[in-house]
Amino acid sequence: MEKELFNFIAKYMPLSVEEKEAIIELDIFRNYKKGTVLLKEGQYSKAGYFVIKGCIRSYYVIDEEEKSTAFYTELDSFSPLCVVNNKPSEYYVSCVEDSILTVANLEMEKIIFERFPRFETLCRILSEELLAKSQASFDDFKTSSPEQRYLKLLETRPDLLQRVPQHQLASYLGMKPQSLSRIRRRLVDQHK
Amino acid sequence: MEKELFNFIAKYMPLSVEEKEAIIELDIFRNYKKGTVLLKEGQYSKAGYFVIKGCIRSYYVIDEEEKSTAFYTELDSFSPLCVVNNKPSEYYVSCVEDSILTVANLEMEKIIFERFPRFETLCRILSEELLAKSQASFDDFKTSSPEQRYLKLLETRPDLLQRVPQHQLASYLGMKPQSLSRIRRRLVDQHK
DNA sequence: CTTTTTTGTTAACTTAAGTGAACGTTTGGT
DNA sequence: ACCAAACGTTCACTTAAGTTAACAAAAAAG
Repeated sequence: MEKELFNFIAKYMPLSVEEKEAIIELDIFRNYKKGTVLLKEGQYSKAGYFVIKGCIRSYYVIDEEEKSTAFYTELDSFSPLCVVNNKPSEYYVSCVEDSILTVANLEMEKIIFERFPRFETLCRILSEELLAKSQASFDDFKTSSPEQRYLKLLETRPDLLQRVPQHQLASYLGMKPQSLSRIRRRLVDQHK
Repeated sequence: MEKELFNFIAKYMPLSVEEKEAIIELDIFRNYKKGTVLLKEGQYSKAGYFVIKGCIRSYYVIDEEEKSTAFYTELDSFSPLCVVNNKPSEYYVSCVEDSILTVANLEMEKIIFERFPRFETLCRILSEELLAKSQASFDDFKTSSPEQRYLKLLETRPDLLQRVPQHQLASYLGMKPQSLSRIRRRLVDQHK
C-alpha cells in the first residue's frame, strides 16, 4: 500500500529509509467505502488527499442538482480550496468507488517539512506542476465545444467513462446528461 | 517600483532589509511596450512573471484564430506550462498594455531559495493557493452559461472590460465575439 | 490628415445544446 | 426475490450560441 506512494514520490526524488519510516509513522492511509462523503458544503476541513486506489469526486449542489467538477484517480492529489483559504467549503467530496487514500492535514505537513526540508521542495514543485496543468485543462475546455470535450476525455481518461455514472460526467463536461447521451449517439451513428 | 512587490510579499511574510536587498540585486524589473510578445508558440522558456503594472495575456493560435485564455493584471503571477514541463510552449504571451513586470528564471529561484529557505515556503503556499483558486474558477466556468460567465466577469474583474478588446474577452469567456456582443445587447435591453 | 487595420455591432440563417417528459433498464436495499 | 430509486436514452420543442457577411466606428500607421 505504501509502495504506490513511494514509487510516485521516487519519480521526483528517491526516498531514504528514514524518510519512508517517518511517513509510515504519520499513519495516513485510510480505507473508504463507495459513497462515503469526505467533505460537505459548509465544513472547514484541513485534510488533503492522495489517491492510492479508487476514485473521488468533487461536486457542488446548485438548485438541488449535483454539478460534478473533478474526478481524482490513482496517483492524483487533491487539496480542497477550504484547506487553503480557511473558509467553509463550497463543495462536497465523496468516493465514487471503494478507495484507499492518504489523508494529511497541515500540522502533519509542518512536522515533516521541518524534519525533512526537501519534502517542502517536493510539494512546491508538485503544486507548481499541478497549477500549470490545471490551467492547461482550463484552456482546453474554453477553446472547445461540448462534443470536442467528450472526445478529449475519451482520449485522455477513457477509464472515467467506465468508472463514473454518465450524468456525473455530463456536468464535468459542462453539459446536461441528455446532451451527453445525444453526443454519444451522434458519434456512433457517424461511424457507420 | 519594488514597493508593489514588497507590499505584496508582506501580506504573507514581512521581509528583512537583507532579503529586500537580495531581491533588488537580482535585477528582475522590466518594462515592456504594449504588444510586446513575451513568449511564442514552440519556444522553450524558463521565465516566470509577476505583474507590477499593466496587463499580459496568454493565447493560442488555432486555425489562424487567436483564442485568449488568461489575463494577468496587477499583483498576478504567471509561470507558463513550458517553464514547468520543459516542453515547447503551446501558446503565446503578450502585453495588452505597456507593462512593468518582474521576470525571473529557475536559476534565480534556486539562488534565492538556497540563501533564504523561507522564500521557498512562500512560493509553495502561493502556488497551492493559486492552484485551488484556478480550480475554483474552472468549476465556476463549467457550471455556468456564457451569459452567466459574462455577468461573473463584470462582478469580479470589471476593469478587464475597459482594458481588453472585446473579441479577446469573448474567447476568454468561451464564446464568439458576436455572441458576446449579443449578450451585452440583451442585458441592456432587459434593463429598461 | 488621410488611409488602413482593428474592433464592435447587427442581421439572417444554421446548428447544437437546454428543457421537460416519458420509458425501459439497472442498481441497491430490505 | 421484490420493490424503489437511480440511471440512461429518446423525443418534441425551445432557446441560445455558431456562422457568414456587411457595415460603422475607432485606433493605429503612414
